Amino acid sequence: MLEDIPLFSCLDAEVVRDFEKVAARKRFPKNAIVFSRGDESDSLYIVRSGKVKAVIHDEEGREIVLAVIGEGEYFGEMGVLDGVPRSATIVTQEPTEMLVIRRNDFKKLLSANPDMALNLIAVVLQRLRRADQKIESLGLRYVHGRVANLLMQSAEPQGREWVVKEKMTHQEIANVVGSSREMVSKILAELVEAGSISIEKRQITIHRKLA
Amino acid sequence: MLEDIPLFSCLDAEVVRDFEKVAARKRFPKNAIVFSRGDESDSLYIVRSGKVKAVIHDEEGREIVLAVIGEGEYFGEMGVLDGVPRSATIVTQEPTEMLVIRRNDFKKLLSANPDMALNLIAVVLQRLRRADQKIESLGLRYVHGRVANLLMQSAEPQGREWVVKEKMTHQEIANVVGSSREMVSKILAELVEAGSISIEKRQITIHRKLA
DNA sequence: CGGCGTCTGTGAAATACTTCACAAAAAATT
DNA sequence: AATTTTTTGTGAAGTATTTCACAGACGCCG
Repeated sequence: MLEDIPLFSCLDAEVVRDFEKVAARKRFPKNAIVFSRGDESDSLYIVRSGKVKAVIHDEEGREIVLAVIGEGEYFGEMGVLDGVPRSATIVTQEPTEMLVIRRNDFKKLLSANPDMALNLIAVVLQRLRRADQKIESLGLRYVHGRVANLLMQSAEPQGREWVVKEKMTHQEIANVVGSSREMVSKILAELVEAGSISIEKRQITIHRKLA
Repeated sequence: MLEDIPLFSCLDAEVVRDFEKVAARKRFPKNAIVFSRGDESDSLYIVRSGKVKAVIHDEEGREIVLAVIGEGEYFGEMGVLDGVPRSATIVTQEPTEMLVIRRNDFKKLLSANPDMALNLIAVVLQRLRRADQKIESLGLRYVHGRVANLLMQSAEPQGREWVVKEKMTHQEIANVVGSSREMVSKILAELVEAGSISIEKRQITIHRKLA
């Protein structure tokens, strides 16, 4: 569900200016709640700098991370389009600056630019693909495979290896794959031991294709 | 990811006729493969009668069910819209009759009916919501919670109770929640024991809200 | 009705995972 | 650099889950 298709790539400069005209700039400190599950959906957010995560909580209050949203990506479009309340809580992982566009303004722009609808379909489809990938990964019985999958999915090719740009703590990984911090520690240690990956200053390099 | 928004609800009768004109009717027996992961995406399918499942396989060849698609629902629209190869394999769960529309015909219809694009967004958004729900459910650490969630998600209200219309074998449930058949048997037995649900001829009734 | 194949229930042993506890390492702050 | 905070590594004990094995129930078809 990480997003990287620029939402407005198909728009000409004039429209982009319209866009910035109606958008508000907002800053949040680290660990701030942008909105909570169940809130009314009235705005779309674009991350200008920083990083946020979409989370929910399990019955014991443990955090489950649905997605991490970084610079240039955006979130909150679902509710804005279909009016359903927020289904996840958004928390900043670091100080974050965002553009906020209110529902009505967005809809106005949308109807003024018919092309934008087609673009939106592509954007939402991409999200859906990521979500399906994630379901695929979470369907695996063993944490080992889920961690391997997560690493591959968040890695970018670099020569004949892959590098995970996103630096994550073991706890964060655990929250994504639905496991415990210690288990993740042990699995990563195993992977290093086996020579499959190496870790330097929390930067993971994958030497051979995992999973 | 089960789908229930009619794709063409916004279209007038004339368009629907156009639609049927270009669609082919196809029948498949039980357990037939409609298409496989990795295949080229060139058609959209609408289920007229019967039921199919979207599956992938884990490293040990075990089946992971991503979604079940029933009467009136459709699948394959993602690849048709963005041209990416099939990401899952589709297998019939019973004898199934479908309408098949080729990519070009569909795109022609789409550009002839601007409203349809907006409708498509709504459809894809709904799928995305379901996918997110599923991710939420799979993120749970214990199978017990995942089964409970699945039951609630596939149940429909009936008075002050809920009924799971979809009849599933324990093996099918296990493939969806990423667990073993025996574990599911034991959990269902517990839920019955606790008076939370009752099962009659594979039809599950939920007496009190689970999870 | 009888028989056959599929589905379910259940116990026991093996394995995967969580939780707890605490020490060491690394990163951030002063 | 010193201090504080956060993150990591690792064993041991307990819990959750898988796997295996097999018996019985159920559903379907002749």
